[in-house]
Amino acid sequence: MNAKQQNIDEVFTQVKQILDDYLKKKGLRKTLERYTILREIYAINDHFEIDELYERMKNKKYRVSRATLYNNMEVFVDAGLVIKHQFGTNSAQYERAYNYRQHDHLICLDCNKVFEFCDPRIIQIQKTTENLLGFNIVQHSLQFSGRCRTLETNW
Amino acid sequence: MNAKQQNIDEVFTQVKQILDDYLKKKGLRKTLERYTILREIYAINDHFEIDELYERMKNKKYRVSRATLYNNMEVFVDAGLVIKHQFGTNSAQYERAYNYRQHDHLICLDCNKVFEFCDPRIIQIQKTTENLLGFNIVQHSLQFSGRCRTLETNW
DNA sequence: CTCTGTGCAAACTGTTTGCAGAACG
DNA sequence: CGTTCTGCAAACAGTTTGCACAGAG
Repeated sequence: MNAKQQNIDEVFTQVKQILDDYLKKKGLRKTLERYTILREIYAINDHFEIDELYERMKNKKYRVSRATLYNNMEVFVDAGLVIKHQFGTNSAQYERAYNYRQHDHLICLDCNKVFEFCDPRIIQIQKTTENLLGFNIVQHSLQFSGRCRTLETNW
Repeated sequence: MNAKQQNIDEVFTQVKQILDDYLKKKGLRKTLERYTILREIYAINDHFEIDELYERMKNKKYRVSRATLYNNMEVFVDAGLVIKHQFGTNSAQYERAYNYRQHDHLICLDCNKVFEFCDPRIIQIQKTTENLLGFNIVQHSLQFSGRCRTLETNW
């Protein structure tokens, strides 16, 4: 087992623990599917759509239905283990949330590419808002859209 | 004519000018529909979905098809006159962009209500990102999701 | 006159739902 | 054992597309 695989396993152990606690607290069942799906998600290093996850799992001969994926994404999001994004496209994009680089997104209106960036000041805004409005904030989602410099002459 | 109506007309004159410039620059045509739709949008003081806009216009006996609405929303967004949001729901939400209060959104995971807040620091983050990544940023979208204090005991 | 924009309806695509059987507690 | 979770397929909802005609340039 190489170092990378070991790290994945370590993270997954922690993530599994969080899921267990969450399921217990909510009175939900520990099903094999939930763990299998979560493990698969934590092996993906990027944003993904439900259909990509479905194909990935189908290729590995896991028998999971789309409905189950949709169901459980909701569970994972609520447990704080997965972040759900709605970029410009029609399908939702997900990414793992635990022990993952904090970052936000920058989408090019011309080429639709998604870039990532990180600015710690967003956390300060979050804290201020929490206090100001008496909200318990679980997640933030910041997107900038614009044009990367390649096609600039058009505009 | 009251003061409120006068203000709507004033704003619309400016907005119309921006659209005209944009259409000219892009070689698009000035159609009656584009102006009618834009005027209707600028009479709405809130977020709205395509279908709401469609119903509003139908009630006023304007004959507009959904396809035309979808087509032109894209034009307006690109012209910077309308902002498109994708909150948790499946349908996109729009709001007018010109001469409108700068604000962002806070969505409650329990009751799905959308609150607004404003923090000027977001603009600083935007500028930094623009410089850092060499991007020409047209629009930002910041959302916090969490729980308003009512149902706090559940979690 | 040409060609973009429009209305309409059908097609498409992502997501949700209903149901019968599997399996967690 | 009772009840939740799953897989499957059908239903649904928002959006896009194809086509014939209207109308801007």
